[in-house]
Amino acid sequence: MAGSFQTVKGFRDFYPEQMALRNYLVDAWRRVSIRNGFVEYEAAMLEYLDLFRVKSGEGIVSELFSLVDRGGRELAIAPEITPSLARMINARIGGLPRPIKWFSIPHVCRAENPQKGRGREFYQWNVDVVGSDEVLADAECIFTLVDLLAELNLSPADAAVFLSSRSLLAAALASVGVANEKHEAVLPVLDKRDKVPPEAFEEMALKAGLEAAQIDRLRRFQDSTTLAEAIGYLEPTDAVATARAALEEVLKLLGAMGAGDYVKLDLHVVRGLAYYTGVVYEAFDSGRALRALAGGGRYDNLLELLGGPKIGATGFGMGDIVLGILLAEKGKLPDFAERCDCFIIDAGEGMFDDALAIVAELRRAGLAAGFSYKRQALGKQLRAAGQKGAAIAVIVGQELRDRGEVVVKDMATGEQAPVARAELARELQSRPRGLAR
RNA sequence: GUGGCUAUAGCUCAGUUGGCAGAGCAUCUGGUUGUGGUCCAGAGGGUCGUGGGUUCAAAUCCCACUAGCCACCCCA
Repeated sequence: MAGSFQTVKGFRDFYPEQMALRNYLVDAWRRVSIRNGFVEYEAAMLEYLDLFRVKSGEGIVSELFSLVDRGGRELAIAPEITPSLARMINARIGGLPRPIKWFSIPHVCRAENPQKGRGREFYQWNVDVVGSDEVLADAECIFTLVDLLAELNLSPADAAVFLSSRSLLAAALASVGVANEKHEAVLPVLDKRDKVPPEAFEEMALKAGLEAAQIDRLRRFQDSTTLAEAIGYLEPTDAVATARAALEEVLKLLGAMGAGDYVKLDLHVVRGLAYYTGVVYEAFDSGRALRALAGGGRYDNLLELLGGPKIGATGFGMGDIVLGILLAEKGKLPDFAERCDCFIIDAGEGMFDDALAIVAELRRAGLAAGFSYKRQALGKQLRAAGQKGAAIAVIVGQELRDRGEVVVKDMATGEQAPVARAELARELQSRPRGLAR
């Protein structure tokens, strides 16, 4: 590596080719959000450290970048947008029509150790519905996530959303006799169910206070592939019935929206975060080779926790890093070559001023028109046009002087024909633009 | 934050028991004035991640640091 400076650990530079990928993802996120009825917001990137302490506990402080400013304020670069979203909505809760459907694409920072699919900085698409307790809101968020997968040409065989429910997990624990105060210790163990060997799971579960019979039932419950089978391992309590109905309703709604192929029940999904209260889900690549593509769920207590009213909310986040890796590995990325609709070539002494005038005119007409900085042979300029990926070359030569015409050459087919100078812009606008390749 | 592996040209990588820094691709220049994308010729480009140490001599051996990958922790 030349030079003394490297990028800071976990941070990325975006050279034009990486920038093209990022814009491709961000454009898709924004496009899908808008057509699903979400409006965009952006929160301040620096927040009071206490905002994250209140939401996530003191332990969060070591996981984020914080600083003390010259006024002695404890600040943090936002590691996620949800607390800021709650802050912004709480501030205007009285005046916002509900449901509040907002999305954002913040650049967030987390002080974690980097590895594949995880840096210390990333862009995270966030989609949330606030102010609705209905599972319809959960279903609409999940549909939006599925819509994005499809928008990026990821089929159900490439990636899918795995659906679970915190309320069902809580009801399940209660129904097999796990006391409420043990839930906080047990949930992380269930989260590990398919991530550790069976013996390790057993050991962790015993340590969390479960009995052997409970572990066995919960294991079967989690491993169930249908909701009916899962419920069969539980006692028929009201809480179980209510949670089951909610989850069934979400699946039914997604089926009605044609997203059923992308959504699968998976009771191994728990989510680490304590604040989830209802439906939870994660999106993964089909091979499960990568980290989660997205994760989310219902969080009905967060706004109240941050000083607002008790108001229901649900949503998810999706980072740019894992998504970019998956699309690249699946060969689902388009060619990010720069756009060059046409390339203007001066052929002959003294024609450059005319060529430049044409470049300027075509650019004003909205075409991406290129030209060579060097006055060189026609062949060299054609090669430059080819390297730029120009669909069309315009040759400005003697026929302009003789008959007021230029030669328009299709770079893909090699066909060329004279076009009147005055008709050139209109002629090129009528042709397909972009790459000739 | 902890541990393991790794770091040579813009990219992918060779470089033997320590003995003159290399290839392919990419880039640039030329092949003399109107036809490209697969042609020829030439050139530039590296304090071998950074800083120390051992040695007559270090890309090569040793130490520390930095960064990347992997496994933990965590996963908002």
